[in-house]
Amino acid sequence: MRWTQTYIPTLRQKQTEAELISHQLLLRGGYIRKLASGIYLYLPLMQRVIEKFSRIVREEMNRSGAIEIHMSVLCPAEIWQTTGRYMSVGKELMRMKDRHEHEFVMCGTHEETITTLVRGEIKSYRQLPMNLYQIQVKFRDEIRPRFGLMRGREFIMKDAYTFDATQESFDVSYGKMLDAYSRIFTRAGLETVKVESDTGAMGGKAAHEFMLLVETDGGEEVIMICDKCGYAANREKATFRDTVKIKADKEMKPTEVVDTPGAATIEEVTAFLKVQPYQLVKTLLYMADNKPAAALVRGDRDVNEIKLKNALGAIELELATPAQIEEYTGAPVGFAGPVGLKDVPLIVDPMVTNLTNFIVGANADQQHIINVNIDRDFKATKVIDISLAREGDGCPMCNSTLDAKSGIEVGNTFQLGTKYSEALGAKFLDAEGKEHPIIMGSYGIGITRTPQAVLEKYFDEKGIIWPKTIAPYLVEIIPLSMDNKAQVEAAEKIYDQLTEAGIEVLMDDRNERPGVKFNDADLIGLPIRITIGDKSLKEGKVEVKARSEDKVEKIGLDSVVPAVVKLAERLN
RNA sequence: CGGGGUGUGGCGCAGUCUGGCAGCGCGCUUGCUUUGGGAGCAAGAUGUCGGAGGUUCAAAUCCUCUCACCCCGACCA
Repeated sequence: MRWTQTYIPTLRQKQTEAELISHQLLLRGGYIRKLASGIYLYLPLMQRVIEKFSRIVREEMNRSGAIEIHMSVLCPAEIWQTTGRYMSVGKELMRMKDRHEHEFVMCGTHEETITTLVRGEIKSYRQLPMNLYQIQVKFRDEIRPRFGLMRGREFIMKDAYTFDATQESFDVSYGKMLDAYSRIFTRAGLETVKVESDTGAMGGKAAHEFMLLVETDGGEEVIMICDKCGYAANREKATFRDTVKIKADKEMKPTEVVDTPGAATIEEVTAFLKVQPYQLVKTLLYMADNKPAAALVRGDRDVNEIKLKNALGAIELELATPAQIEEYTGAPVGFAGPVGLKDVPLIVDPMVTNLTNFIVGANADQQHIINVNIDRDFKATKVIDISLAREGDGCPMCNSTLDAKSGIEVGNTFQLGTKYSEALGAKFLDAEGKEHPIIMGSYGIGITRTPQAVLEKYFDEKGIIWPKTIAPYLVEIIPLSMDNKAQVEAAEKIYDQLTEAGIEVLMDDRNERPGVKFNDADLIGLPIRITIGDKSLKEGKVEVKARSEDKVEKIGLDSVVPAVVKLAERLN
């Protein structure tokens, strides 16, 4: 391809709308343009990157036995109402009506659609297992789109769905997808970590995410990782081993209400009463689906709201407002406690149950209660892990400690169980003629977000450095002067040779100064650059250079193809 | 939805407080020169100052309403 024949609108200046380096590079490199908040247009270079990555995904999905189909973007709302997600997904589900006033949703994921597709056709265990996938546009009306393609509202996703008759069969299908995912990300030049994750609105039994660990600001999630045993989990999901040594008193002391003037926060109370944070129990009031609930964690810990939400079975969860706190506890913020709190369920973290004679808010202004003991002074509605893991906590699987790392999610896998098949009646007959719901799994890969995630890793101060597998072209040819006949002829010749050898080439045939071409070449980041200028051409040579290296090799005009092939082999 | 901010030529911005010719840099067009890391000179073109309404002799500037976008939070791949 020739630069003047395609459309690569590079920008010199930084774009204020982009915070992340990867987003900035895509805009400046002429890969994408924004149409509206969270909605992007893919320009020719981006289109090629998407095509490259999609091809890798297709090849590996096909290799694992999955079959490609294509489903609709729209789906009758009725099906989403049947599975309950019409309610549970909330406002991010884009809803609309057609001219007949029939309600539709724009799919952000296709469990409902595919289960509907399959339920009529799959009747026998003999037709299973099956794995269907598509690469398609998704729409999620995110509250706050940001980071370019990383959190757009419209994006492209590969989504696969497995159907199995038995749990054993499902485990095999799930394992195949995990393997395919590892191969896909490796081929795209990414080292990913597989972590345990929360299932969220997707439902089902268990889930994993494939995370790219990054050092830039691009991380959107925190991953807890154990170096020793390999335990890795999204922070939302992570469990941990408590390493604080608690001295338990032998006897329960009588409770006592004490005045704590001006001491509402943990810091203020511990300073005032001269105690350690872990001798306190925090009582946080939440509103779960508009009903109050109290979360009790040890004073030195924070609440993991995802764990709490799951413990409560709630769809919406948010901290109570100061007014609501006064309404339910009778005291201002900072003095809530479990003792005497009426009509509010108490969700208690197990770490609280190990404490004796601890301190809680008194549900009265400027007062706390000391020497409180669970079961004697209040009863837990439910004891369940609701603490947020943090760096330095003990690994739940071994005796080491957890590290916190920043990551970008590029893929996910969900063990759906029979949630969708039961709701929509996708059932099969086993060998004995008994009817069962199909066991399902669902597997996503962000087709547009992954290449941007790649850029959080592959760049330098001048621009992008694509891994060769997803670069829009492998080679960029730069004739330094378009007015120089010898240079142009040499460039055309090399262009033809490379093209004939099946190598993808972009030739910068613009009538621009060398500096402009070099800078744009560095910005758009093709792996190999061939410079054609008088200096080398006098010796019958051109200059071949990898974007990722400083070294320049002078190559004879007729040896360019093998030199490029050889260089490409060495590159990432 | 809550908090903060921004809308001025294709891009980046100044001008707004204190109303008085709509500007700067880059880019763009033409010509000449130049050509190994974002050229020089000369001549040009380009704006409903986000939109609507109001105040005023006069509004980018003041007032009211409204729309879009960005950042922080909640949500989320």
